[in-house]
Amino acid sequence: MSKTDRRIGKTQEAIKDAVIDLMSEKNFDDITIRDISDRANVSRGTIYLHYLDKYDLLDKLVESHINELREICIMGADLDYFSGSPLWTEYFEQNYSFFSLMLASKGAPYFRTRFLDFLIEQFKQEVDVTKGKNKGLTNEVIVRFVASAFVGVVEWWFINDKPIPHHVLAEQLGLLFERNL
Amino acid sequence: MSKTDRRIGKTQEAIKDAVIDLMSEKNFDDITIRDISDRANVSRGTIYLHYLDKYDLLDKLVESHINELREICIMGADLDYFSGSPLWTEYFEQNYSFFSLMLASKGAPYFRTRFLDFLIEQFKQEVDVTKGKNKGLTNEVIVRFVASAFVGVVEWWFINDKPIPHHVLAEQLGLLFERNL
DNA sequence: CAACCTGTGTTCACTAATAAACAAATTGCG
DNA sequence: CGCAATTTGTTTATTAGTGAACACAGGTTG
Repeated sequence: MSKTDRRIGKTQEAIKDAVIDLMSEKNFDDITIRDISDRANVSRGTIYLHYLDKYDLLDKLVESHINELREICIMGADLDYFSGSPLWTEYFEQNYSFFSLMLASKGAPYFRTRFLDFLIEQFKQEVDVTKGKNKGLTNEVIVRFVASAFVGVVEWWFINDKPIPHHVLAEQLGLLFERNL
Repeated sequence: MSKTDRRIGKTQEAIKDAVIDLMSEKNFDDITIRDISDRANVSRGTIYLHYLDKYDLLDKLVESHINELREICIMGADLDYFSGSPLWTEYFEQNYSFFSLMLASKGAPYFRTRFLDFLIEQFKQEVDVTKGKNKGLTNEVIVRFVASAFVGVVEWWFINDKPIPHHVLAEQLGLLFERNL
């Protein structure tokens, strides 16, 4: 685990922040590399040191958040749903601008699918259809059911601009998971 | 006027912000170079690329703001006091954390003197004791009078946490300048 | 007293970021 | 349409930032 040069982190952070910032102003396709480099206060060439093009940049941006969520899953692997849910909702809270942009705006259906796929991948390991409340159900049905429900609730939370505190959201999600998994 | 490498601006900005940030938490003498480099997210050695030591850093920080104010004086040279004052108060507003720290806290008498000296230097050129309302007065007296008054009002504004909007402050200062210069 | 820790200031080899130039592709306007 | 302007992606030499090591100066503790 070689510690990476702090310059890399700083410029990538600046670039990603710039993209999120710009996406709240105009359509992703209308954003130029120059827009991004200007906003990030970074040389245009520097962007190409890290990304192939702006689509690769968006990909990696999404990817990095999915990976963070995956980390959270690992951290909370042996917690129950009530203890684990706040980890999620805290992360949503901390990265509000990103998720809000990706879920609450009509322009980015791409992320929704990506997010749903990730959730399905996670839940697949959790569900047991051989015993308990879900005995007899099809694994794919219950997984899809819970994952879709989760995305729906999270979307609602962002679209309505955090109508309840994240820990309350976590609590209620914990209850619903308990009931269905 | 060769445009400087943007890296220089970014790291200097980060370092200066870090110092201001830290000074609001503890005494300047208790701040270490490592504190600064950590807070600024910069290598410790990088600080020495720009500054001799932390005292030089504080000096240059103060100096840079005085120079900005000097620029503002030049810009507003042919404006009357009512048009020129907002330039000042806007700058105060924009750099609130710095001036508030330097004027509103007891710990930094150094800047007050520096600021007063600068104002005296500026006003000295403006005052005319050969004619008008100040005919017969001693140049040094009227200059000192107005400069001290200005510092006092600005201190009041910061100590009391911006009790009036900056443009209202500007308006009233304009009136007082008009009356005395 | 010695051993220890912390901060300072400097050096060094290495790496990432920079600005500028470039040809090629794309866009947009008259 | 055709021409101009802009954007893209790449390359280049140069520069700033990096982290690690170092000797040295206090200060603290046992």
